[in-house]
Amino acid sequence: MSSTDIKTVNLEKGCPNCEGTYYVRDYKLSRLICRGCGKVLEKDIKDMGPEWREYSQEEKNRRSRSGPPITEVIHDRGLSPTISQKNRDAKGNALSPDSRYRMYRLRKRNKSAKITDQKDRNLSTAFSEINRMSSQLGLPRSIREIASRIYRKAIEEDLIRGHSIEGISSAALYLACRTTETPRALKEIANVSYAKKRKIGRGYRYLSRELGIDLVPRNHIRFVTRFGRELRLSTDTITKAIDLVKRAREEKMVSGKSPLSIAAAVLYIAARSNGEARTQAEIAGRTFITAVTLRNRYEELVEDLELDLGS
DNA sequence: CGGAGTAAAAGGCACTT
DNA sequence: AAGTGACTTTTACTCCG
Repeated sequence: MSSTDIKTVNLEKGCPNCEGTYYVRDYKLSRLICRGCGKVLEKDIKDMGPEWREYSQEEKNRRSRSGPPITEVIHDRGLSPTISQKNRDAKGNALSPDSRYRMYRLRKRNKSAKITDQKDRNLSTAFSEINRMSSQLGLPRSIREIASRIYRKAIEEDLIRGHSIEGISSAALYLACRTTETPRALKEIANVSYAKKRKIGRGYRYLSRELGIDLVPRNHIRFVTRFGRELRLSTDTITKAIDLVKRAREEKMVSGKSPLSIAAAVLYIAARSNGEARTQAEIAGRTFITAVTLRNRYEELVEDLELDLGS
């Protein structure tokens, strides 16, 4: 599936199902899909206005032949040419010792031109870290690019001084998840980062403050759908869990509580009352919280929403 | 083992000095 | 920038069926 078939877009109005605002346009199937809950929101998106058009085959070819895509992920945006390490000419023949030496000089010069100063070195380290962590977490390219953009901006604003590259790149990655409403726990990032969770936590707040990046409150429902799927719960159970979240929100029971623990609690209740019970340890592990917190949250919900678990 | 509960420590947040 | 206080979460442990 090529990148022109799938595009992540941010629309003004939220998804009626989960309230998310980020959607995926799948041009191959001509559908608009909510990224939060997977609901198909529009069937025939070819009618969706001028921001999208179908490229002719010719245009597609031209675009794909014009070199590597310009991305944020490579520190020089992929524009500087590289010189092959192999001592071969274009036909694959070995080079004479004379031209070998010339190639050596050329490589050396190209290299030093590529990474000119500390700033670029810093950027390429950070970007490779962002890439590494994203791969381990299975985060899409779009998020890596947003994270890289945030990091680049942080360097330009001179915010890195006194902070570790590790901490800030992890923080940028977490921020990218937050701004795209991708449900990830800070702990997950910390698990694949060389930086400590606490540093990442401080780092992302620091960046959002200094760069003026708005932190919208996390949507519990996104976590419910994600964890629900990972726990292999039926769609019916997940829907029940989402209803519980909505009720809890109406009763003002969620503010100040981690969306992770709310998600864990409603999933536990819904699963149990639907005969798909999961153990507290299983849910707690999946949702990156402890069983104690899960108990506290779910008991509170059962009490305040007057639920009956029937056992 | 799964669930319930507890005390103490740690962490995050709003607010002040 | 450090301090305070109310609050949530974690840690570590015990007890029960």
